[in-house]
Amino acid sequence: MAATKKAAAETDEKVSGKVEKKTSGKAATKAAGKTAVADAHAESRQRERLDLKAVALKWQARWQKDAIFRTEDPLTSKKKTYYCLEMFPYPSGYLHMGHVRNYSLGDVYARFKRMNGFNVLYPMGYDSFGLPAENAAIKHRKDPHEWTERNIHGIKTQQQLMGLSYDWSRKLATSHPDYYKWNQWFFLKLLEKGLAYKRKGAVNWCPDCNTVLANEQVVDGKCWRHPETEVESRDLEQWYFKITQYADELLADTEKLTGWPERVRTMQRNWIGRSEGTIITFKVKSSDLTLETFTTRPDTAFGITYTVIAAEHPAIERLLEGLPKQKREEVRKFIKETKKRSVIDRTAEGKEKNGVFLGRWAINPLTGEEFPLWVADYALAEYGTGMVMAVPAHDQRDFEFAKKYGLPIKVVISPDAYTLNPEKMARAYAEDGVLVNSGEFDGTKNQEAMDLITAKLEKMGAGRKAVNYKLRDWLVSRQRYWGTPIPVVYCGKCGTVPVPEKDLPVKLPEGADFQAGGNPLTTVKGFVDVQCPRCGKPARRETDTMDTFVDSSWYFLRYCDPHDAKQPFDKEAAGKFMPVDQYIGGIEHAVLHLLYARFFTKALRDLGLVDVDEPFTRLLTLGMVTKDGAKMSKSLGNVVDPGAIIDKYGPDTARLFILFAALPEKELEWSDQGVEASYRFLCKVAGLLDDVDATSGQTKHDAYVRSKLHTAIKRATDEFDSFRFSVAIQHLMELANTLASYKEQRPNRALYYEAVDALLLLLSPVAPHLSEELWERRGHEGYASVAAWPTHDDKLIDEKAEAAYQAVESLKADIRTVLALAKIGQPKRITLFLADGWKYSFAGRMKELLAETSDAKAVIAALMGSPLKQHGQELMKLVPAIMKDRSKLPAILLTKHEEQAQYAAFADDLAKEFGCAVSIEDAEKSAEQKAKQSFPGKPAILVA
RNA sequence: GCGGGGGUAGCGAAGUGGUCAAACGCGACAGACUCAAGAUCUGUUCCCUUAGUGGGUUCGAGGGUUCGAAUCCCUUCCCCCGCACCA
Repeated sequence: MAATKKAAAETDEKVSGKVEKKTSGKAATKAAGKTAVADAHAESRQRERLDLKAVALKWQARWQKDAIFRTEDPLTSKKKTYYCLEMFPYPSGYLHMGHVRNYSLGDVYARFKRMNGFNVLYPMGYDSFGLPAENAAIKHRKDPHEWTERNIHGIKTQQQLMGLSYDWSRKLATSHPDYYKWNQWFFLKLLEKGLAYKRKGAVNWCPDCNTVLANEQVVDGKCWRHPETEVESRDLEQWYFKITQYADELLADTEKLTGWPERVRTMQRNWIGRSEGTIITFKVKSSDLTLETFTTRPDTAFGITYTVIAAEHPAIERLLEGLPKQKREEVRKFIKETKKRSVIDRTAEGKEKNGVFLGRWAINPLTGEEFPLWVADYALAEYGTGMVMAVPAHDQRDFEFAKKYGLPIKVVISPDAYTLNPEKMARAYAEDGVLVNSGEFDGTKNQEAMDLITAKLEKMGAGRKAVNYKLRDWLVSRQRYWGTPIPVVYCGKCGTVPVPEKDLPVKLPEGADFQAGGNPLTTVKGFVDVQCPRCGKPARRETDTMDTFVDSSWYFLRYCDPHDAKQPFDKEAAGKFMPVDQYIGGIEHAVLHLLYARFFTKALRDLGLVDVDEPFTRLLTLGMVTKDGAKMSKSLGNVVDPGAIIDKYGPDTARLFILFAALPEKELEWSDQGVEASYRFLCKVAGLLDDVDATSGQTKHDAYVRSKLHTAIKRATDEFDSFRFSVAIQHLMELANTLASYKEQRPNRALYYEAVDALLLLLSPVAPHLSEELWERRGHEGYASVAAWPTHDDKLIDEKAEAAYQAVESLKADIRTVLALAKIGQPKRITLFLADGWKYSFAGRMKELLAETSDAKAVIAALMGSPLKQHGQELMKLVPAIMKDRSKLPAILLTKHEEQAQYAAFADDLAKEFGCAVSIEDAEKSAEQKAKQSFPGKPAILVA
């Protein structure tokens, strides 16, 4: 911090009042040798450059000194609040372009909202627990605390250098005890509510992380942190959060998230994976065991010819009881081999399905038929009941399996057009049809049979309607050190005992042995060995820590009240800010963080801690930053270091380029020329403040410039508001270009500077430092960054003035009128013969007509949505009215058009209206000739 | 297979019924300045024509609706992303 201030002070002097170009030292280089000349040229180029980095440092220091970006207390501020938030970073120690993009976007919006009178909450913090710190600890034998703090400092320094307008007083870091204490507190609350629980089961294990993973953290069977590492399956006792309890609400509320990208909503829906169906209960023959299966196709239940259960199904051992030893071993061998195979191997599409007969039979409650039970690798223990009823005639997977093992195929749904022959079927018939071989349901349409059969099963006590989800409970425990300790103690007598609230936080101990392998926390004796909070006897502390996604599931609430020592956050303060109005981050969190945070918000709501159902109203997912068509990555060597760009061009240039190059959601291709162009634009804006030869009188361009100014304000404001910054910047460029040429034409002084000032403010969110600098040079008090946003006046937007700017007004107006006329008759061409021998020709295009007066627009309005034929007559009357005040035309020539018989009547109208000659000709050439002959030296109009 | 998003001038990228041959930027070309290069400024940049506020053909392809389509509808091709042996 101090270092930044000092640097700013040093540069302050360098900068002040010297933003404009300096002349090159050409003369000095003349006598020098070749290399020296080149050097000198390079140097002079350098000296010509605007030093935008120095400008930035100067203003960053001032902003900080005056704390102008401090959020007002929401309980006393009269302003409306606006909560703008970027996904907080993991402090890996350096900023990459993706960060720069993310923060630039958020900062522009925060600044825009602030200038528009909102009390903006725009905070920054660090998601500072996690494996990289621990790995660094192992590698460098350093404490993860130290590594993390150093990185936070590093990344914060870079963020400040970008000029981001965070309220730094709200900074938080999840690895600080005053933060993670509340993770523990929430854990206890969820435990009380039954929303946190511990159970044993098959879990994903990453051998690289040496810890378990949540389902969401397994991508294509690999660890999300280690894309090379296949996840293993292990049977372990772990802590879970009961996110499935909210599955329905999480799914239903995706409908409310209209401010989210469609694909994120879809991804969440897919992930939750709700499907409606029926659970059917089967009795196992010669046993008192029953088995349940979930199906979405109860209509095919009469066609069951076998079932398969997953290798991990808990009932298998009991099913094997009493079977011949040989059979038992055969099945166990199959199960063992299946479990050994990797997740990928087992779940890849198109894999051949394998199975083994279990030696048992079950009974179809609907038919009384017996069918064999199989164990198969295509049944997933994690989905449904872990058992699939197989109807090979109507399910492709079952069909393939049945064919492979010679199991029977029974058709129960018949297509309308033909009959299925089970012997000859090449594939399953999965479409709709009518039930056959289904007892009392024969002849029923299968869609209708679904409910009927479910009802029958229900009546028999052999089934029920059910909803099934793909979503699993969130596995939150991790066998790692650098995370929030789970606040639980295991006592031989009392069992699992929560740590009392008064003993929170359970702090991460120092002195863990990171070289030992396994969870370093287990090596800290004083941490593990505790007294039972309940009975006082020696007990063992839980050494698992929480998934870092717990940290990020509520940090947006902590920002609302970041220093509260008594509670995670003040409900009233949170109520003022929440939900987050605009959230910005990467698409990679489409299900992970965004789903967890939604769950957490709902759970906290049910704990009475917040009043909102959803945490994020609008979500913006960033596109990637690429270079040479590929994502920037170290391995490809196409990484552009933001620090280097900022050093060379200043933060404003970096921000401008990255905002201008693409719309936020789109991929952004890095371009060095684009950066140069952005820099040039900023220089151009600075140049507007150079000396101007202005007048106090009016100029002929004033109306045009004023109109341009107000158009730019209007459009840019709209575009900023709707997060289309690149388009907003285009409008600023247009305005700057207009002003640059206006400046050369002895502009009206007041108007010129009015426009320049507005431009500076409009530019301020994008290039805040330069705007401040120029704002100051213009002699304004106060900061541009917090000045009021410019407003436009529709009355001053004069498109005609804008259009007339480059034309000879009177002639043009007449020509346009003619065009309007011409349009009515749908001619191909209109030619205007002028008295001086000039001839103008036009295509009859509606755009020209629209360029006409507001009356012409009324004509179009009347025309819209209706066939011309019907309105032709009406239009014939309207158009002359428009022309009423036009200069008298001596003659109008019309050429005949097959489909335009109404020309004759029209011609008469025109003749009366304008008191001029109108003649209708067959062909263009003859018309032209006739015009010259009949009206020598006079203007005429030819409509062809 | 299911679901989502796209295909616009040499490139990036706006434009979702009418001032659209299509903003803005890059690149390219020409001119000014310069001994020259760079930087800067001006103009041009789909094709033809040009004295032009001219003509022609465009917005993946084909068809349709409309007075009018890059924009709406249908068909089709291609690309990207997510999920996927989910019973």
